[in-house]
Amino acid sequence: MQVRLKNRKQQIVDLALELLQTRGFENFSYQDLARQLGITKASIHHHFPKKEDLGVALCQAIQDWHEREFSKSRAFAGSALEKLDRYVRGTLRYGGCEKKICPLSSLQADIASLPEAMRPALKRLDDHELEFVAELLQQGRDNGELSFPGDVRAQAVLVVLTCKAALQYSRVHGSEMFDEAMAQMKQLMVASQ
Amino acid sequence: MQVRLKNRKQQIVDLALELLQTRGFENFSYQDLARQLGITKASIHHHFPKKEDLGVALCQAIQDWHEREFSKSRAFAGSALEKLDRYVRGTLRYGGCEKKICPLSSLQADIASLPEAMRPALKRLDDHELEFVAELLQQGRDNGELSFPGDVRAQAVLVVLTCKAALQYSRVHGSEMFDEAMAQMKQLMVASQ
DNA sequence: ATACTAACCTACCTCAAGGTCAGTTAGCAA
DNA sequence: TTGCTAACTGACCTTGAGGTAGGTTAGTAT
Repeated sequence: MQVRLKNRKQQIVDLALELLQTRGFENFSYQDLARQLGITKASIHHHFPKKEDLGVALCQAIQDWHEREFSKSRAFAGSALEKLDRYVRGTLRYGGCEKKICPLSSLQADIASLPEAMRPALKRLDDHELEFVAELLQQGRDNGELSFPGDVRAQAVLVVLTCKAALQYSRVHGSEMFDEAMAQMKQLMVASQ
Repeated sequence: MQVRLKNRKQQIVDLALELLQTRGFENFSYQDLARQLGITKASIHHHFPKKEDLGVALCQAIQDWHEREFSKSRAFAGSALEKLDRYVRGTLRYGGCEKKICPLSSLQADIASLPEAMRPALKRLDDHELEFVAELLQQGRDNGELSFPGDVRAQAVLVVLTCKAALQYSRVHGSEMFDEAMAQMKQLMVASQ
């Protein structure tokens, strides 16, 4: 008995995003999606003719999500440190599941086999995220919460890299590693200079 | 005309390592190896019956390489900062090619689809590397070259994470990002406290 | 010269991937 | 009710993946 949904597209993207975070873009198939949604492979091809199309939709979904999260954070009345914490816990840690990494990291790892259309999108998303974190750090340094040497942008790179890699590592070594890394990074940004 | 080599096994491992760093374990095939070596797929199966066997051999090769590099570094008469630089440039940057990432990062990214036998090996390798970097940092802090707050181990985690993620990012954003991140990390470890 | 071993090949198998196509079926607007 | 559109299905295709079986050929030890 077939059930028609008008939000199937969204459903597919949501599931695909999860599989992207746990297995990587090249390591989940239309069959996987179809099975878990209880529909046919061909039905997914109806919504996303090529896998590349699904990939582009995934990038769009990530961007929407970034924009939502970032503007929520900007609206949030709190210190820069609190905002940074929210970024780390909420934006990067995702569902809290140990098995998921940042979708952008996942795409980066597969970059060599990725459809052409997804690469510029990936770069844009990375830059967008970096810009946001740089903004937070600038705020924090301006009002004295944070102190670190050098360029704000360079420090933002460091923070983002740490978050991403920490997620990857914690999948293998347990979540304590994530906490350890983030705590140390925070200490460096408060104690330095 | 077939040419027999007794070091074919090593040749295969070398090439596989390169493909691991550029494309990931699940994204290169026996066919790829065979083509580039000018032999048959079946011939590779002769040396490594299952891909899992090749994977285990890869882990072993990485370990051998670590041991070589680390003991070279320990023997090297220089400051801790110089040793750290050598680690960053030599041990992590590999062939200097922008397209290669750390093989351990690559394996981590594919962890969900990785053959069972490779996972404990991967964890061991990560730990081994962390231990080595912690040793360097301890030295540096002891003799006053470095100063950073908190636990040495935690700082080692931070350094390693930064290196790995910087390599991944620089594949998408260019090698300046790698340099930027490493410079900032160095600044933090010299300036802090 | 003989016999053994290991490197290698051709030819094949199975399976799952991405993808296509020609329908069927449900919902909705005129 | 008619007719259009969009969701969905089953049946199929091609390609390339990992893997196997059996044979050939080169090198080596006796």
